Amino acid sequence: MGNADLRSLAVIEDVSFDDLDGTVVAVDAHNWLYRYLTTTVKFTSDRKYTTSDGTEVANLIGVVQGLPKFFEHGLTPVFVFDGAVTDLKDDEVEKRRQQRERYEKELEAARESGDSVRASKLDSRTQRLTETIVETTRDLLELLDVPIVDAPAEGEGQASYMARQNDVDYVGSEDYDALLFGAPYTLRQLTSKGDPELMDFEATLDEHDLTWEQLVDAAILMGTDFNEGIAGIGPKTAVKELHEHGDLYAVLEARGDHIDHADRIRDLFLDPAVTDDYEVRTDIEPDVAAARRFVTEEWEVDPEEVTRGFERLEESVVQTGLDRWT
DNA sequence: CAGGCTTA
DNA sequence: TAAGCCTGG
Repeated sequence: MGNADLRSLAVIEDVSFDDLDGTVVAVDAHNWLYRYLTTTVKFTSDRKYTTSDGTEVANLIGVVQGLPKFFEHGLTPVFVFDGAVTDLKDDEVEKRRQQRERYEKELEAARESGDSVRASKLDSRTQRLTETIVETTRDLLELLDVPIVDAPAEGEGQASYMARQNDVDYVGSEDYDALLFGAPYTLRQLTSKGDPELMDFEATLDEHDLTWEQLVDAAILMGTDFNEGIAGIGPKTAVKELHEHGDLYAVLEARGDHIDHADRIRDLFLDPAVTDDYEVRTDIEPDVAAARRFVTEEWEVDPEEVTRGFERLEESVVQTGLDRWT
């Protein structure tokens, strides 16, 4: 289960938001939303974002609080949504479901015993993207005139494709998978306080003297979302073995190991299902008033929670508008 | 999820 | 060097 393993291979540099002015980022929408649901919003009480019929729409606060960050720095987002889930992911999905059930049981126990710290910690681990959360996010983004792209499969793959085509400057995601999808530059930590991190694809290949295929092969050896990985192989060993044997199949043969669907997993990263049916716009003209009504009236979010966010949106959009004439 | 610490 | 466990955010 080595996503952290991939980080240790990745070449990551610090960047300043100031350097991103005038650029476009294809954001992995699910990843971005998840981030908000598990961090920012967990410090806010349920009451402020639960409708009278009990539907949770914490995502709306996340969107309102998260978008200004892009506009204030002259960075135009395009939100890329996941399409179909690969059946290869079934095992992983099932594992996560079981783990979630465990957390939910613990959560209940923590609440009963009045351990609120423990409860909020566990709560963040049981978050999931419901249909309502995805749909209301899309509606809100539309009101705010933020471009949306529908990926045929993985959003990360689609976003990376758009970056490889030079239609956007960056992929925005916390996942390291963008590297496997060949995204030239990935921005991480777009949701957190300080400056983001920049993950550099070519520099990563150079650093370890690997081809793109070999990097994907190394990831498969260490384990990805789609396979377990070989016991005893971490970043160092994976790279060494690939230098020695050339590719995944030769490594597996030399060790007498086997990975199910290795060829499909490879293709999934090297040649993912993508679409050219997307539009990248930088002339964003949000209807802030309509967005505010949508969030606070239609979905009954406590207005206090989004006042500042909407203010920042209004201000930053006026600014980018002016920028175009200077 | 990341980072640190421990053990094999 | 890898992996498991744990904690803080």
